[in-house]
Amino acid sequence: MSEDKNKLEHIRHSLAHILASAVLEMFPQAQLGVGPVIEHGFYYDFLLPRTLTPEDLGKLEKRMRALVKEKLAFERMEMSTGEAKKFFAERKQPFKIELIEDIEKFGTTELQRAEGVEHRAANSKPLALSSKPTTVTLYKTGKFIDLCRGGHVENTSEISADSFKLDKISGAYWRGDQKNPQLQRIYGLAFENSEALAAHLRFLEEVAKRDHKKLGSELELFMFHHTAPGMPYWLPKGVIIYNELINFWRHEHIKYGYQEIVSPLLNKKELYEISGHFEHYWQDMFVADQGEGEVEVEGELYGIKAMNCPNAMVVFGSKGRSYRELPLRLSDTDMLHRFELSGTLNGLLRVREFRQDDAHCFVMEDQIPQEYERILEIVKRFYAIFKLEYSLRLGTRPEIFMGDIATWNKAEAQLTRILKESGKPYTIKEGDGAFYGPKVDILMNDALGRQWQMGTIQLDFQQPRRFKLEYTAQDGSRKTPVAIHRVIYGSLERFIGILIEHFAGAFPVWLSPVQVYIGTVGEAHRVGAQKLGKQLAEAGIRVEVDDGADTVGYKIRKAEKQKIPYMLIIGDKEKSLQKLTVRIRGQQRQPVMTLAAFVKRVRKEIAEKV
RNA sequence: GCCGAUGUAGCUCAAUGGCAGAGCAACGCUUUUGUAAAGCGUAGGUUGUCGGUUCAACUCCGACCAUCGGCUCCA
Repeated sequence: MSEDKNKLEHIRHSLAHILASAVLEMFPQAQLGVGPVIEHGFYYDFLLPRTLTPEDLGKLEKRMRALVKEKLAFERMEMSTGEAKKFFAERKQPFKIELIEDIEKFGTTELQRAEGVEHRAANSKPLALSSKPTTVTLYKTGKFIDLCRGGHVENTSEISADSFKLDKISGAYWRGDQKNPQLQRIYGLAFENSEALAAHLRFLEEVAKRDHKKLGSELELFMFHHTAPGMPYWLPKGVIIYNELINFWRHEHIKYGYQEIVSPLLNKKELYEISGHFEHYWQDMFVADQGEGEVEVEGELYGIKAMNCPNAMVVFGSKGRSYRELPLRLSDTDMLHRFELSGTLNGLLRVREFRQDDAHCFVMEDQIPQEYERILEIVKRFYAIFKLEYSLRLGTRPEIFMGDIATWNKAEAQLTRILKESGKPYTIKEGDGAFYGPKVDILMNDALGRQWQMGTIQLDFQQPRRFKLEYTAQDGSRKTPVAIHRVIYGSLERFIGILIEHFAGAFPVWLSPVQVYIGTVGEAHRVGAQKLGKQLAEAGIRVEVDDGADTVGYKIRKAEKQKIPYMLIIGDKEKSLQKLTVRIRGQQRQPVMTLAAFVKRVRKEIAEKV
């Protein structure tokens, strides 16, 4: 870690202490949780006698500035764990006592991370320590003393009083567990100086301009209605992008030997009982409701599909299969519905209705590595087209799973080997696999830097067995295939959301809903503009002709705001020269070229997807 | 689902208990314009929904719905 970064972390960590100190002054009975450093600042969790208001934040911020200006030293203290527990018991800080007990037992208070591997809280194991710690450190700033491992500035004089800002309040469960009490979390932004803080605030303003929800409505790509929360309406321009992505996907997957199927959106619960989803997923599915209370159609319970795999299994099992057919790759893009919690919905990034660019590859066991390689090759090709950065993450056996541990271990070992051999860096998230098998996820960030799971490649030994799928092997024996579930985009909805933010709405030509805008100068140019529009449309280019009475400046403004890649203004000059003046998005220079040259250029860009 | 914030015309926002307004967009008329906003006019509202308080509610209170930021979850 560099000196500067270290210093910044110390500033942020120190400010968390100052915040806690200010909160304790305001609420002497406040119980303190934890207050770590985060990407652009810090937070601290509190159990308070009443709900904080935005006004409280202002007051706390003011008090923090005053404390910082008092030039308080951070004094290190050491106590035995017993003394420390007594100390915090006297001060009625049960959360701190819990942390000390963790230190005694595990040597750490951290639940999320151990040895570079992410753990789910419930899954984390005590560290095997040769010697358990018997003392803990505390830090004193002014009157405030907190349990802390350290990493502060020496004195608050090292912090500039205008380099931080209390940002927002939210709820957070103690130790990240829904069963625990919910604390109030105060987030703060903090930097070395006021300029860096101002720069970050400007950055956030820029980020807000890329927000796919804002651009989606400005560019008329999609919308929502309160009667369908989490279920997007795709508008004509958005459908163009949607279809371009699917067309490209179809075209590529035919080349890779995939066959597309379409299957029912509604199946009896029996199907999900076989697949295991009834037991593991039914509460997250929408079910068909006919009549009161019970959800049934003619006495049968139906579920709207939340995943395609059970029906892919049905198709595989619909006839006798031979080893010669394997790998058998069945793809589909049917609409899926998942009952996501209302508080988690977020524009296109988290919806209740979506399509996955799904496929299920049925393979023999020894074909797994090569099929995985083939899929990773598709991933690489797709993400390169969009110039998107992604990372891979292995998800291992969850707490609740199907099948036997030996099969799981074998599958996880296989995936680990494939990932290592791929050469692409990856992380591991323990317990994050699907209930039927381990998985490799493709992760990407949105404009705010939040990480989202996009594609996923999941290994499944369970469902083929449960559906009693088999193929005839070369030796005439019956064998169960292995299924690989995989999506490349992930969901089209989420992918388009990320794409909008990635391109800030300025899509490459092949995805642009309108590729060429034609605007007339005057009345005399209408016929020519219409003719030109027709010629471009016939060349397979999406074109919009605007021959209205508005000024040229206004027409250009309209097209610019729609982020259309090419603009052609047609006037006397173009008429007499028989050439086009081409205004290119994001460029100053306006080259003059013949219609043929322009068409060639645009068609090349569409074909090459640049 | 939990915590918090927000919800006024298609969009961006005014109006703090006393007649709901502006700019842009839309529509009409005039203008036919040379590379990011021509002029004038018209229309547009049960202020998210339902209930309560009040002589009077966009404004105060309650419930619900939706959206946003977190938490938990997750493609």
